Amino acid sequence: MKKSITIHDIARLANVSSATVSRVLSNSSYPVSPELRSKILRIAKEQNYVPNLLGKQLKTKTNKTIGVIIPTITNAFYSSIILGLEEIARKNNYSVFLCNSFQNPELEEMYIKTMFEKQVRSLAISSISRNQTLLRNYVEMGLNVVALDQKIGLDGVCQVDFDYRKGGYMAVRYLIGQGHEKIAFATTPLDRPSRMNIHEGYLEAMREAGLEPMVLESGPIAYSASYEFENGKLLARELMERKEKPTAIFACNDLVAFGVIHELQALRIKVPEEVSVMGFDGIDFGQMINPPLTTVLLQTYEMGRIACHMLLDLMNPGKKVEADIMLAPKLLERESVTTALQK
Amino acid sequence: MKKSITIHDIARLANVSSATVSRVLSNSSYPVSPELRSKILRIAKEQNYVPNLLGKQLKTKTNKTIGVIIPTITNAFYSSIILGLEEIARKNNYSVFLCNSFQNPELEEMYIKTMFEKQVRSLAISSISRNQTLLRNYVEMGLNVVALDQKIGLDGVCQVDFDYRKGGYMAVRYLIGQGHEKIAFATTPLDRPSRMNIHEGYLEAMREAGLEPMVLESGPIAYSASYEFENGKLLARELMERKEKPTAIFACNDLVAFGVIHELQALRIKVPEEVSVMGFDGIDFGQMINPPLTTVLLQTYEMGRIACHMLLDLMNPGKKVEADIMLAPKLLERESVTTALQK
DNA sequence: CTGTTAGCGCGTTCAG
DNA sequence: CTGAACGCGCTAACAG
Repeated sequence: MKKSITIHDIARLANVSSATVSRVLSNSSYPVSPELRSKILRIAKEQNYVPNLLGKQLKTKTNKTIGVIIPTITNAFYSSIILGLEEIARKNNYSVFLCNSFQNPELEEMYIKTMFEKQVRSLAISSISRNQTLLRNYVEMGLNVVALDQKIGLDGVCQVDFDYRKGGYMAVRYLIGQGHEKIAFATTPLDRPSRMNIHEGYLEAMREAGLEPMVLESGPIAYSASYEFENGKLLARELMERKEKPTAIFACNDLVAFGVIHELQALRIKVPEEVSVMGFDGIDFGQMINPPLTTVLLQTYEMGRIACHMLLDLMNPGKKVEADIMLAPKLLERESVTTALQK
Repeated sequence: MKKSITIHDIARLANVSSATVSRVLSNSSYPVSPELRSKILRIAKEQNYVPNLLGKQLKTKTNKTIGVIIPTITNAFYSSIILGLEEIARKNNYSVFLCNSFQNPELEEMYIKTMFEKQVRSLAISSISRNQTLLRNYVEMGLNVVALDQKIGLDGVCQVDFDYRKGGYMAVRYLIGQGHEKIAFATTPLDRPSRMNIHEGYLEAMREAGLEPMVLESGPIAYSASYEFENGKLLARELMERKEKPTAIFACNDLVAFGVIHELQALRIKVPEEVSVMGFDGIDFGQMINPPLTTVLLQTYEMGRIACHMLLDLMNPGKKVEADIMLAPKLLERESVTTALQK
């Protein structure tokens, strides 16, 4: 690494001590005469001075970066959260240190470790690991944590979550309102809290209406980019092969819904005229397919903003922080759902 | 920030000097007796020692993080590049410091500055700024730069690029091979090198075949998530209102193609039976729409890997680095293009 | 093999 | 208002 000029170089050039330079260049409240101040600023500019934040951080023990760990940025759900988080971070002069865990607990652990070593003391995480003790250790050592899109039952760990149960409930109520009775829930494995809660909401709404639940859960598949989509296709095919066919299919997320629609169309079944399809998440692509996807919108960007604010508050010892925020989903009416055919 | 234990604490507990502790804990090749070594390791573990990389970096003047600046991770094109880059970085014990510039030159500049202050000395960037002097300054101060998906005419700056001209040429050749003659090129503003090169390839193929070019360029619009999609719709409508209608529309990227298809279907024009549509980029979503999008595939993940390798080589003074790599595009045949109707 | 010393670049006492 | 001196956590050079 090329050597760059330091406050000492500037001090020498300005015939002052490095302390004075430090006071000027770091905007200290400490009084410095206007002449010296402007002289130092001029020389710093001339010399293209770039402060070394490592030295500063080492001294002040403050690190203005926020760590983020998510499964993968290729998922629009997560990348949108990050954009929101980054916006707030930037406005507060914080940087974002982003890591993709690829659903791999070991990678996740490795990244947390690296962050901590780099003195990052705040982390927003959508964890895949079930190992709470690991995170607990770091929290005890001073790590501020906000859990994204999940509950982590740890003291001092905040969380921003979506009300998945309510979202599932809303979706089914809407379908019922459109006259549907044979409403299937097509889902990838019910092993994550989010999907389990949507499932509960589905069951509740069905039970309330006195309807028979129709749940189809896919088996686990190796993780890949088009995993959800492929599963949606399989689920749709299987559902349409039943003797009791659904008139509406509620998918556990938009990607699965895309797969469902794709398969239905391949089977020459019209969406929504013959079968309505409802998604979940509200990613941008939903509006680009044909028909545009009716879905439940999760305000991910907002979640990112909130998570960042929480983290900022957490680092501010005086402030009280809301420890647990639940975001309400919204129904996004587009064109993949229509009223049920009257038999 | 809570104070954490340092090598001095461990040195005290083990009755040795901090130098010895450093030698053990940082895996120095320096010889240390096995007894002391194990004793130190044991105490470090007991005390939950976490090294402070800031101190280390300050001393060794090495920073194992790679900066990345791209317009936005919500664009699958970029997020895929990043995944590839991160893979290689991780395998070499480097971290990735990711920033979204949102097509905003000031943000971009701010991020470069921050990175440099944090002593990051390698940067992969898909720049939006036309201000070369800025980047040149940093390069002179020791920043290693790899340009992503664009040419930057600066000494010492490497680049990985796609052969857009060839991609455009291939796409049109393919359409011509399917019997199309009225082939439109629908594009967002021709202000970026990538689009300009696709455009050139288009023109070249048309000229070669003795066909009349039919280029429609959209006006600039404020940046938003669905900017490309909306433009695709507008472009398609405008093209289909002409007296001389195209039988195939070649879009400058997949998102625009989605908009084109969407609008055509809204106009009750069958794709591909009446009008074929060809995309560019090969993002995953292309397979999820109906009909699946025929497009030109850009191997973004690979680009990320290559960029990271370049950066790594750049930091290795001994190594010769390939300064300019051009990745060849591939035609991805799906179902949105078919043979032209014979009149 | 081990310890002592001297910084890396910066901010912060404490005297003047 | 200014400067000398010290230390943040770590490693490298040198001495033993």
